[in-house]
Amino acid sequence: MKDKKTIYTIAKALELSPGTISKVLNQNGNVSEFTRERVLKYIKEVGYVPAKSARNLKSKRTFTIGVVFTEALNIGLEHAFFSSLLQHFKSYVERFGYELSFIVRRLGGNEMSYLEWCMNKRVDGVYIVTGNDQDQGLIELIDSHIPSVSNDLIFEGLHSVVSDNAQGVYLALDYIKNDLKKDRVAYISGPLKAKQFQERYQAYQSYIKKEGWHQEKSSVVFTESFGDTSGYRAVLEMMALIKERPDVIFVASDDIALGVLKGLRDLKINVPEDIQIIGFDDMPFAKHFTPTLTTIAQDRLNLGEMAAKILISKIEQPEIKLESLTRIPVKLIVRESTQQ
Amino acid sequence: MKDKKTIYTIAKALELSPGTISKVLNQNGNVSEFTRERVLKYIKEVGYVPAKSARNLKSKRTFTIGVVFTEALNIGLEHAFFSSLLQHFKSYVERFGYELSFIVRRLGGNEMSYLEWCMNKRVDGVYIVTGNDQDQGLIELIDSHIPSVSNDLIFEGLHSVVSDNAQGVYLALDYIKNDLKKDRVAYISGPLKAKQFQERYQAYQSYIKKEGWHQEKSSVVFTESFGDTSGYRAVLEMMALIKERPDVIFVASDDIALGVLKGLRDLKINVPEDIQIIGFDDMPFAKHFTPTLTTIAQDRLNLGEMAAKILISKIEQPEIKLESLTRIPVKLIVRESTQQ
DNA sequence: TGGTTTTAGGAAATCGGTTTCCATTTGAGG
DNA sequence: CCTCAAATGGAAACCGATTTCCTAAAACCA
Repeated sequence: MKDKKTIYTIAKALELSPGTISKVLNQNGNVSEFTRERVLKYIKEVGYVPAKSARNLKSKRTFTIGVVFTEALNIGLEHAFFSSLLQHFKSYVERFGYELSFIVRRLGGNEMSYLEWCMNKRVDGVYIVTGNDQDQGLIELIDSHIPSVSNDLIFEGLHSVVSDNAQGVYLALDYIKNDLKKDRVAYISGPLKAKQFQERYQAYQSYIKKEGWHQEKSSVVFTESFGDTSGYRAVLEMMALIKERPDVIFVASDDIALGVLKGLRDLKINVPEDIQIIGFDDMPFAKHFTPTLTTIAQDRLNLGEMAAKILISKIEQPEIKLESLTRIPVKLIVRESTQQ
Repeated sequence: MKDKKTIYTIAKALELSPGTISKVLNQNGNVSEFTRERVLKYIKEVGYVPAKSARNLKSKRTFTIGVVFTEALNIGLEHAFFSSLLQHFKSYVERFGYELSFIVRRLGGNEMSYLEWCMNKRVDGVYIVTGNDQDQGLIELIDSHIPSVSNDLIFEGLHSVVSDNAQGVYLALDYIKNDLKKDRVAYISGPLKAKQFQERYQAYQSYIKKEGWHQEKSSVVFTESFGDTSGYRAVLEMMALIKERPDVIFVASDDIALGVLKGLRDLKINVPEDIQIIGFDDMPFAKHFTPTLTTIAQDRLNLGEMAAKILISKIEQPEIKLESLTRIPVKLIVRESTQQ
């Protein structure tokens, strides 16, 4: 009844040794079916629950995965894309008995590095979903002996699972060419400091060149930042400077595309009648835009689960070597913004 | 250099006792300034980090707060409102040295109750942000000796921090009456099994009665569920059955309002020209709707932080008794959907 | 039936800190 | 110079599991 329930209490009550109780709990060791049942029954009866910290201490396994989460952008859990990855990752690892724990740098008074935190908690592995690859502490963590995986960073020595950005760009441009039958295309890119925008931009450039599509200077604009506000500014800038209005604007992320749509609305340019828009990411809200947004869908489920699978493999079978970069295919989702 | 760094290693190297090292680490006990510095310096040098599990074991404090997160709706982290609360809660408790840990019920093979999980992890407290108050396991948890707080459930014996829903409804209706100068109002409610929809609906009813506003039967419609799809259906149903088209529709949540807007668009009813719309919650995307949505804003920052503050107080000063229900004021945000 | 291999379960060390109690040293006061 | 109190730091028990090694009993096999 009262709180004093440990493996010793149980042992004493049943006239067994603590070790035996432990063996029952861990379903290993040699315990007769008879005592097994007896112990299990008694444990349930008195509502005993083992203390994880004791187990952790001795076994040096915590079944916990540390999460480095997009602190940089300071949007944390509120960013739908990352939250979604995290959710899928979480569900997957839970099936294997792992829990998630957010890495925190300034806990109470004292500041600690990612690595220190991980050593302190003795996490079994680390999942990185941050938007930022400039972080020195991150490099230290990745270089440590702790298994890690990322869903957005691409680094020497880090296992990454990322979308096939180039494929996405090709899908979009093929669609513009073959289905929309247009070739006056403009491109609004996010800041190139982010890897995914680099890859998309590169793919865009190489496609344009291959097709020999004409591009005047203002047909490509880079936003300063990631949100819809920068998209708004970017499209105003583009439309102010560009000589020949494009048929289609390809926007490197839905977040930014949101601002682009708003900008065009303010300019009284109709989508899709005057200009068609294609985004990238398929954020949950992309299907609620007005008009709903044609976009390249990232497979968030697969991204998250594959990352989880890889991390668990690294933890439990470190001897198996894996490819350090896994690409997840993307899909074109056609909606109103390209349906004239 | 090598991994074997414990309090004993440190002690030996400095010819001190483990106890002394511990005292330095915990900045309590009597240690001379001289040895303090010496220990700290050495620790930094060799990169020693204490093992949390050992500390947890002995001190029976984990500085961890368990989070019961909206498993019921199965949207988890992807739901912007809850994610946002969680984010604010998290930031607050981190300032006091606490971490968050998601309560998980089926870890690996075995299923466990909320309470068992909490006992297993020895969490210091529990934060409840779920949409579901029917959960038997939750009641068991709340009735336990573990300090808890919730941001949406209202329960005997549970400390809750929730928005002042009635105030929100009055704000909206006052605005309709005094500023929009309308009185043909319709109401679309979420399912009454959710507490917040109950409160909003009650407030609505009492206001309508007090003002003597006419309400035909179809002026109030209940959705089946929480999302935009149910809003879409609800507004089609309403417009099909209602005799006198309302001037304003007050929708009990932005999620649902999103579907309402879409429904009206499909019916070729213009917002705000033909009908004006007011939502509730101020979800992040409410300002991206077309038209942008007038709504009652819940103060998510305050909700999350107040919950955090209360929980920490319960953990650290259990002798202080607190009010079991804290209401957080809401605000009216006027946007395009009510600007004719 | 004697010898051997399993099997069941116990004893005790261990994980790495925390904390209480104690002994020694230092300092203050008279 | 002596007494008493405060400041330092050590010894050791403890938190609650896990795990290795070991013994005794049971099962197996000719």
